[in-house]
Amino acid sequence: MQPKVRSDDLTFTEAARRKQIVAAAIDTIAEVGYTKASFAKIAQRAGLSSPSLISYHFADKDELIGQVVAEVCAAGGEVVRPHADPAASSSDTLRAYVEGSIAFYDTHRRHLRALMQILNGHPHARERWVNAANSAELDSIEQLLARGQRDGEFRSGFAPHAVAMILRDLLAGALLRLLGTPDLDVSAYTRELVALCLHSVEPVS
Amino acid sequence: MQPKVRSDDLTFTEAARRKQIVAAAIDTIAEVGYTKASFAKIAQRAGLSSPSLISYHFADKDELIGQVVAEVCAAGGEVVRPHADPAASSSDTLRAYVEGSIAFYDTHRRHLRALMQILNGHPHARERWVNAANSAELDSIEQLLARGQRDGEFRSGFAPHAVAMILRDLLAGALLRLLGTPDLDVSAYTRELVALCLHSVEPVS
Amino acid sequence: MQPKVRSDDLTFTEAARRKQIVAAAIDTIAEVGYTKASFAKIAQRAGLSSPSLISYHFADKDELIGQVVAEVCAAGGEVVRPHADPAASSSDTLRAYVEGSIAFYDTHRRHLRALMQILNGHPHARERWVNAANSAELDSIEQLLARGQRDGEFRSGFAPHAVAMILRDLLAGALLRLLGTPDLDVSAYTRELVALCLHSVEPVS
Amino acid sequence: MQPKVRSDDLTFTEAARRKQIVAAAIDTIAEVGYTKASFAKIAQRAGLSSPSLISYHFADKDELIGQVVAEVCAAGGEVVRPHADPAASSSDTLRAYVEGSIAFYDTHRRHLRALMQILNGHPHARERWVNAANSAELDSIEQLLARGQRDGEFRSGFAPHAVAMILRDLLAGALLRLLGTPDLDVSAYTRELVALCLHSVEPVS
DNA sequence: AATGAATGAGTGTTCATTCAT
DNA sequence: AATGAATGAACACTCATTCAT
Repeated sequence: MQPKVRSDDLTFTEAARRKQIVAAAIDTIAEVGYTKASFAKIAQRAGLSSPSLISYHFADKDELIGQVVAEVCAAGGEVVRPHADPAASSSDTLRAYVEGSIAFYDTHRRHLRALMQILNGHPHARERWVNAANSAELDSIEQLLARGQRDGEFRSGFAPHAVAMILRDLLAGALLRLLGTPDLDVSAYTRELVALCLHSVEPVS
Repeated sequence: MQPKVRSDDLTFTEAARRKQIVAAAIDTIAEVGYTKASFAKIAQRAGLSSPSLISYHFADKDELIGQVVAEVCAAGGEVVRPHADPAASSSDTLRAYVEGSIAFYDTHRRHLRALMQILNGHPHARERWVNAANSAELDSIEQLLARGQRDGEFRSGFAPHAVAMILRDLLAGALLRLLGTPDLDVSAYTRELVALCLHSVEPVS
Repeated sequence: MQPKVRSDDLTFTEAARRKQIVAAAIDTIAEVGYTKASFAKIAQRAGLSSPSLISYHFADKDELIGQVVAEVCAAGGEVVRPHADPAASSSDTLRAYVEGSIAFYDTHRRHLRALMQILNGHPHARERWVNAANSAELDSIEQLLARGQRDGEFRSGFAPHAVAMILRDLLAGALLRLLGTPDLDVSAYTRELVALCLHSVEPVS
Repeated sequence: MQPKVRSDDLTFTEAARRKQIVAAAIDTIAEVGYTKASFAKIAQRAGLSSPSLISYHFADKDELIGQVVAEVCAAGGEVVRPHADPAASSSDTLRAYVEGSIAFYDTHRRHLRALMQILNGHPHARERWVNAANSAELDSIEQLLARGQRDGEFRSGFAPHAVAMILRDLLAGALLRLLGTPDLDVSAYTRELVALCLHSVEPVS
C-alpha cells in the first residue's frame, strides 16, 4: 500500500520494473506452478533484493497474477480466434485458425503453461479473467461453422454449437499435449490435426 | 517413517484406514485443489482426530497422492482403453472407446477433477504416475487405427501415431469441458464427438 | 487451523496452555499495548518456542484477545456492579459499589490496563465484548439511584440516567488515574471519592 | 535526519508543510488509531506524493506525534484550566471550568480522540508530552478548591488535592463518554455534571 | 524542496511433519 | 493403533525509513 496515490500513469522505471516482475512471475509459475510461485521465488528469479519489492509495485498477489494473465492474453489476442475474412473460404479460415492456434501454443509454451497453472490454482481466475474471452472465441467458431454449412462448404449434419465446443476442446487437448511433450513433432501433429478437422466437417462425398 | 515400508502385510484396519484417507483426499483435492488440500482439511473431511494420523499411515504427502492417483486409475483402468475385440469392427471399437471414455468421465467427475488438480499441481505427478498408463493407452489407439487402415475400414491417408495422439487429446479436451461445464448436455456432446471421430477417419468415398 | 475438530471439551494440557498464553498476553498487552503485542512478544514472555504455538491453540488473534477480555471480565464480574441488597440502604449500596470498583481496579491494574489497551486498539472490541456489560452496569446504577430517590434517601433534583452515566464516567476516570499514577494514595482517593459521590446525591437538607 | 535539527529558522513553506502534515495526522489518528496511522495513510490524506515526504519534514514518527500533541494542547491551552479571576466566586469559577472543559471536548472531539489514541498507543507519550500540563492543571484546581474552603464557600471536610484529582478524573471520564457516545445529550449531561460538582463541594448547611 | 524507489525487519497465519505417550 | 502437542520454515503483506536524484 506504500506507494501509489494511483496516478494511472506509470513512471518509466516503474513500468520497466513491473514488466520485469511479470516476466519473472511467468517463468516461475510455468516452472513450479501457481501456488508454489511465492513472491520469494519470483523475486529471486527477477534478481530483486527482497520479495517486498513486488508488494511495492503490485497491490497484492491478485494484481500481479492479473497482469500475468493480461500479458499472456495480449500475446495471443489476435492469433487465437478464427478471422472472419468473407473473401476466404470457410475451410481455409478454419485451417488458418487451427494452424495459428497451434503455432501460437508452440511458440508461447512458457506463457501458456503459466496460464494453465493459474487457471488451475487460482480460485477465481477463470471467471475473473478468461471466461469472457473463451465465450467470444467459441462464438466465432460457431459462426464460422454455421457459415460453412450455409454455403454448402461443410456437411449439414452437425450442430454448429456442439461441434464448435468440440473443436475448441480439441485445441485445449492439443495444448496439453504440447506442454507435456517437449519433443513433439509439431508440424506432423498440426498437419494431421488440420486434416482431421477438415475431414470431420466436410461433406461426406 | 514410523509405519510400514512394505505394502505387503497391511493389517486389515490399516488397509481400511488408508482407503478412508485416500477417499477423503480425493474429495478434498477435487474441491479445493491439490495445493490447498492440506492434511488438516483432509483429516477433517475424513473425520480423523488429527492430521498426524495421515502422516502415521503414509510416509509423506507424495505417498498419499500416489495412492490417490492409483485409485483413480484403478477406477478407469478397464474402461478407458479401446478393447481389441477382433470380432468387432474397428469403427465400432473406436466408437465404444470414445463413448466409454466420456461416460466414465461423466460418472467420475470427482475422481478426475482430483486427478487433474494433482497433475497440474504436483511437479512430478505426470512422469511418476501416469506417463506409463498414457503410453499404453496411446499404443492401443494406434494399433486400433492401424488395424482399421489395414482392413480398409479407415482411410489410409493418415499417420496412425499422430492421429492416435490427436484422438487422445480430443478426449483430454472433452474432459476439461466436462469438468468446467457442470450442466453440459453430455449425450449431445458425445453424439457429435463420436460422429466427428468417425468422419475424420473413415474413407472419403 | 491445524488442530481442533472443535470438541468444545479441552484437554487438561490444552486448557493449561491456553491459560498460560492468555496470562502472557495480558502482561504483554498491559506493557506494550494491544497493537504492539505481537504473537512473537507474547510467545517470548510465555517462554514458548515459537509464535506459531499460539496460532496452534487459538484460531486467530481475535480469539486470543476475546479470551483475554473474558478473563478480565470474569475477574471483575461480580465486583463491579452495585449489589441490589434490599436490606441495605441505597447510600450504603452506592458506597459499596464505588469502594468495590476502586478496590478491584487497584488490585487488578495489569488486567485493566490490558483491557483498556484492547478497547483502544481493537477496532471492534467495544461492540463485540463489553458494550453489553457496560449497559447492564449502567442500568444497575440508574435503578439504584431511582430507588434512593423514591425512598427519599437521595435528593430528587437529578435525572437518574444522566447521573448514573456521570458516576460511571467518574469511575472510568478514576481507573485512568489509577493506571497513570502507580504511587497514588488509594485509600485517601477512595475516601474522598465516596464522600463526593454521597454528597452529590444526598438531600440538601 | 536530513532536515532541520533546529526549529527556529523554518522556511515559510516548511512551516506550512508541517502544519498540513500535522493536521492530516490528527485526522488519520482520530479515525484509525495511533498504531494504524501509518505514514502512508497520513500522506494519502494530506495529498502528498509519497510517505517519504513526512520523513523529510520530521526526524521520525515521534517528532510528528509530538507536534500533534502540541497542536492539540495549544488548542485547549487557555480553555481547559480554571481561570483564577479573584473577582468571581469560587463556585462560579468551578462551574465555568467544568462547563468550559466539556464544551471544549465537545467541539474538538477529533483533536481529543487523536490525543487519547496517542496516549494509549504510544509507550512514552504521557511522561514526555502531557504530564507537565496535567500537573499544572491539577494545581490550578487544587488552589481553586483551597480558596473556596478558605472563603467558606466550600465545605471544609475534604482534602483539596484529592478532590482536585477526582474532579480532573471526572472530566477525563466525561471525555471518554463524549467520544464513545456521539449522540450524547451534551447539555443535559453538562447540567447534571455541574450540579454534581457543586453539590459535592458546597457546605452541608 | 521534493520524490520515486528501494529496503529489511516484522506482522499473523498455515503447513507437513515429528514425537512422546 | 492412534493422538495431542509441538515445531520451524514458509507465506503474503505492511512498515518507517533511507537515498540518489
